[in-house]
Amino acid sequence: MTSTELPRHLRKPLRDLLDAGGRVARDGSDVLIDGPTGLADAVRAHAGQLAQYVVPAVRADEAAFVRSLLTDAGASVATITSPSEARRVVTEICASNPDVVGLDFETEVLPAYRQPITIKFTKGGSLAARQPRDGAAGAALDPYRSKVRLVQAWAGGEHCFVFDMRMVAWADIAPLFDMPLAIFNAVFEVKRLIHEAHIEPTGRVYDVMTAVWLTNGCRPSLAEAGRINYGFDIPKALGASDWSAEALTPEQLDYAALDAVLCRLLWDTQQNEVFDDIDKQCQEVADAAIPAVARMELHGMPVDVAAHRVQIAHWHTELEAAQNALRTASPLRDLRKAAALQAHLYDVLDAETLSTWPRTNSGLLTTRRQQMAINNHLPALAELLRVRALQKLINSFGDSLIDAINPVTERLHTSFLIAGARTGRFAAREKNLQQMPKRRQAGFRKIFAAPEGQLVMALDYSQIELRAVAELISDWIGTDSILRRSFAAGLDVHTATAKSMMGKNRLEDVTDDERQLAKPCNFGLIYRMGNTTFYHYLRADFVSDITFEKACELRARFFACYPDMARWQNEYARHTREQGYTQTVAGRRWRWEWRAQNPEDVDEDEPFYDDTISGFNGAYAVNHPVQGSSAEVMQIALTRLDRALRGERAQIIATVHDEAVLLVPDDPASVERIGAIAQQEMIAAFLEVFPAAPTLNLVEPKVGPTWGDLQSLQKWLQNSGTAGGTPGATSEL
DNA sequence: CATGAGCGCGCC
DNA sequence: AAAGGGCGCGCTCATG
Ligand SMILES: Nc1ccn([C@H]2C[C@H](O)[C@@H](COP(=O)(O)OP(=O)(O)OP(=O)(O)O)O2)c(=O)n1
Ligand SMILES: [Mg+2]
Ligand SMILES: [Mg+2]
Repeated sequence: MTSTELPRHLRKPLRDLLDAGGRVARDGSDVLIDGPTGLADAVRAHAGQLAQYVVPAVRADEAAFVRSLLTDAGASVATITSPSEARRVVTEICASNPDVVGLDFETEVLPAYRQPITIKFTKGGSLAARQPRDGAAGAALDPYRSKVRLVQAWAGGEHCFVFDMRMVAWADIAPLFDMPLAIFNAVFEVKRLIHEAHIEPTGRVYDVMTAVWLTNGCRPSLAEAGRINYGFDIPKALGASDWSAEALTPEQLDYAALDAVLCRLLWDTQQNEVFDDIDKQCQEVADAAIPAVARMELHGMPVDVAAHRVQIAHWHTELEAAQNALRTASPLRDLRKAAALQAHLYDVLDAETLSTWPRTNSGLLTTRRQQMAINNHLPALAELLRVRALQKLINSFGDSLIDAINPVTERLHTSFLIAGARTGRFAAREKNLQQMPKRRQAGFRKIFAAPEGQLVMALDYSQIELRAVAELISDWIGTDSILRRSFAAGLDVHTATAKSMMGKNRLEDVTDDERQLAKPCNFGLIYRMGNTTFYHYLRADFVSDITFEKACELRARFFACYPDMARWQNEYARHTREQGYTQTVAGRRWRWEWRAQNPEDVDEDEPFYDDTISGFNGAYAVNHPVQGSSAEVMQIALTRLDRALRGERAQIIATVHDEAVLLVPDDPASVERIGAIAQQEMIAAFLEVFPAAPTLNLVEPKVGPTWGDLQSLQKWLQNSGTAGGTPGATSEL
């Protein structure tokens, strides 16, 4: 994608205007030009021509093409602008009992939030390829600052209906949402329905976007999906067009309708050509979570902006000191720059260390924290790590976090993508709430504070993937695995591993932090970490003075404790190599062909040539079913929590892979009741995936004033009984 | 100068 | 370092 050249006679005055601080914006189909009078007038002289570039529009041939696609699909566009007509056609659609209705919405920014969208140009006066989608332009995607203008629905009949929601009320078309629906990125539409129309779809909702991901291992846009599946070359210019115009153009209406048509076509292809029964089952689990996720996104995460500001100020102060220390330690080179740091390493490393120092993919010396921590006796490295850590916090969790807060709700509305990961885990974006600092920056999550009268409740599965692998091993060997027996006995395997690694005598001597550090050991070893990497991890983070021999011994001892796991790893991995894929309990597959290499690009003498070209990988083979089945547990858990808590004043506000975060009323009776329900649902979810699993200590509710300040529900109830208020609340002041 | 790959790093 | 896996995001630096 490159920037679009404007005609020469436009470029010059435009550049002058922009240099003088002027700006060009679009407001609907109008072009606004401001800046110093003379310069602005020079551009205004060409306003008509400029509009052709900056106002989204389709060319005549593209419009004709969209029309022809609709014709080929057998759908003519019928725009509905009256309530009575809307009721009539919706009744008709429902009476025809369609197998599915393709559905799509176009949204318009609410008048109160409508503002001109500034056009971005390059310094040379060309139109920038990437126009900003945040700020004013992003308002159209925000359910709190925009509303649905068009509802497009195609049930496979001769008309694709386009309802103009300025003239039609939600009540007029409500029965539509009792039909099975096929939607691309369904959470977006369902959010609108819940928030704006107070309607929740009662029929099956199919998300045709995540379905592509499930079977093709790629995640295209709707237009790309149309191209991949049917060779359609859909113009995308109108996606960002002005849906708030009084009268929409026929091209806009066609374009809008086409998306609904595409949704139904994709659904048909997926259900009838691509999916087998297992794919359908997987998709059903993921789709069931759509309403829960829609509500979760609408709720959003509350942020204590004042507390956050204090946190940032602290970081800046510390950074200042850390930078001074670094400058003292390395007066000549700025080690924050990779090249300078690498030069420094060449100076201070002995030949032996240098030759074994890990390299980046492009052959340079790595500068990653783990490697430098192992060598932090060398000059300036410890100082550098401190600077880097603070810089990271400031850059990733500083002002940018505040910028992401919604101006209407004053909360953080992260997007959660159901099965956004290959394994089926959620992905999160637009301030990824799943990566907020925790262990390394104790207390940061206190900025996520419940509003007055409410509390944060969090439920995180205990040792979830260890419990999952315990079940998979048991199924494979046909008898209770060692891990399953451990969990039935109430043991904590992370603690046990920490004890072993630290050479401690008693479990009680293992600290919380040591337990945290043992997690990567357990999961690393389960997912086929080698001796060297294991040794490096231990040295950098855990047991800094350990020898390689001792690390090898610890690793061997781990497998000696769990011989059935070693057997499962080898046998199951070999099995998936033959099978061509590895899969979760519900049947989500990771196909080796998705990472296969072209034989022509691989040297035949290369070791493990066969695996390289087939795409097989033993670590993926064992990780995918464990991580992925655990993700299915969480999908089910959210679905169940959302249903079970419907009668309560509780809101799900986030999920972090094996954790659900809620807001609940701040009174002991509610907390106790909601905690019990939530715990019960999460246990039930785990059992849906792993029916034979022990449930002792599986998940415990935690409560507190903030996400960073939680204690077990039991303790909280005791304290609230005596103190009569929220424990910890006073310490916040 | 705008763009994208590479890298590193936050979390689970 | 033939192997822990899964993400998203911010910065830098080479590329055109
Ligand atoms: N370095 C890590 C950390 C986590 N995980 C996976 C396995 C964990 O089971 C899961 C959830 O992470 P948690 O931090 O919740 O860890 P556990 O559930 O295992 O332990 P806890 O009992 O503390 O919740 O994520 C992983 O693969 N590698
Ligand atoms: Mg957990
Ligand atoms: Mg967790």
